[in-house]
Amino acid sequence: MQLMSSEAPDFRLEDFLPYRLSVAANRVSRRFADRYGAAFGLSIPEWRVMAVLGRFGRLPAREIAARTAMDKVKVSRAVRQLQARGFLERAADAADARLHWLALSKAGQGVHAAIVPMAREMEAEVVQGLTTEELAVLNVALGRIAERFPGEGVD
Amino acid sequence: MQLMSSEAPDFRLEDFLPYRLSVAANRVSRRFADRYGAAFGLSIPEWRVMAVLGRFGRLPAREIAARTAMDKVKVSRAVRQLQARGFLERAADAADARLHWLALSKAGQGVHAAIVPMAREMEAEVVQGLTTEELAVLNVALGRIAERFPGEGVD
DNA sequence: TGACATCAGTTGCATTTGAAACTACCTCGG
DNA sequence: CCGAGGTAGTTTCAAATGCAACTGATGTCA
Repeated sequence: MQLMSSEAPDFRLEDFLPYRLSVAANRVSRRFADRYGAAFGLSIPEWRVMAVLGRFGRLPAREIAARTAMDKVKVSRAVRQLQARGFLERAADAADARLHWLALSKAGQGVHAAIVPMAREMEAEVVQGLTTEELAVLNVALGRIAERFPGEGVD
Repeated sequence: MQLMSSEAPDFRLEDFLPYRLSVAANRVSRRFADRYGAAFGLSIPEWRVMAVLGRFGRLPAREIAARTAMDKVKVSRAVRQLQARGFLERAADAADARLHWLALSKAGQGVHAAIVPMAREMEAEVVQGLTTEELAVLNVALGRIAERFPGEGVD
């Protein structure tokens, strides 16, 4: 005699991997967004744009989208915002009038320089309590999962 | 002579754990939402409410919120929707007029019975390509991260 | 060429979200 | 009792999101 009509054992949401993954990721993202919002007035999309431009120098919006796992609409809006704040410079491509190269301005580079150490701190905080091996496995697992579940502009 | 003004090595977004976590989680969630949307017309919040009610029988909204990592607003809206579809029953508490106990209706139980196997399939899909040990480590890591980053209604 | 698919990027619009305000109710100290 | 403060749950409102439609430009293939 059991309450559940099903033959299957109870379904425990708290043990359900997609749920656990979602909760962990969203908590980290929330904290992350709070910190960057407070410190620099940057949203996560804006932060990602700055991050990839800091690394690659100049990219067209399409490339930013590909490298930040965001769709082009989100990139477009983040770029507009960053431009309004003077963190970005935009230059038309000589050969292809559809393309616009985006790069950090001087001011943007300054912000980028401040942003990166804070990111490393946050990462350290996430990683605390994990051994090196656990961290390695976590990274492998996340990579496999992301591969198995492709998506255009996700997040 | 280097391009980066900073002493630190390049910051690689694609290796940044909070980013990787976010991307993996969002891709899974998106697929999950698509499937449940297509199969049952359920959103993730609605799905979560059904899941915990299927397990615990009856709960007040506040408890649903606590057990699904959602805030009370999201729960309120999911409940309204599920009620409109006839999947939920709602009963006022005898002693405390603020409380309303929520439970799956007969129809809701039927849906729940269909929902759970599909969840297990999706979980299996996420887990494919991970060894048992890797899975165990992943779960530990996600638990530690979620602990280290508390949050009221997150996700 | 020139019609047509395709691409970069933006905008419009409907949906989702969440913080804060709000309603209704309960509790507890005096 | 009664009033201050707390809780359950809903509503309001502004912001974030995402799809689809759009603009303008390029590629392509007959």
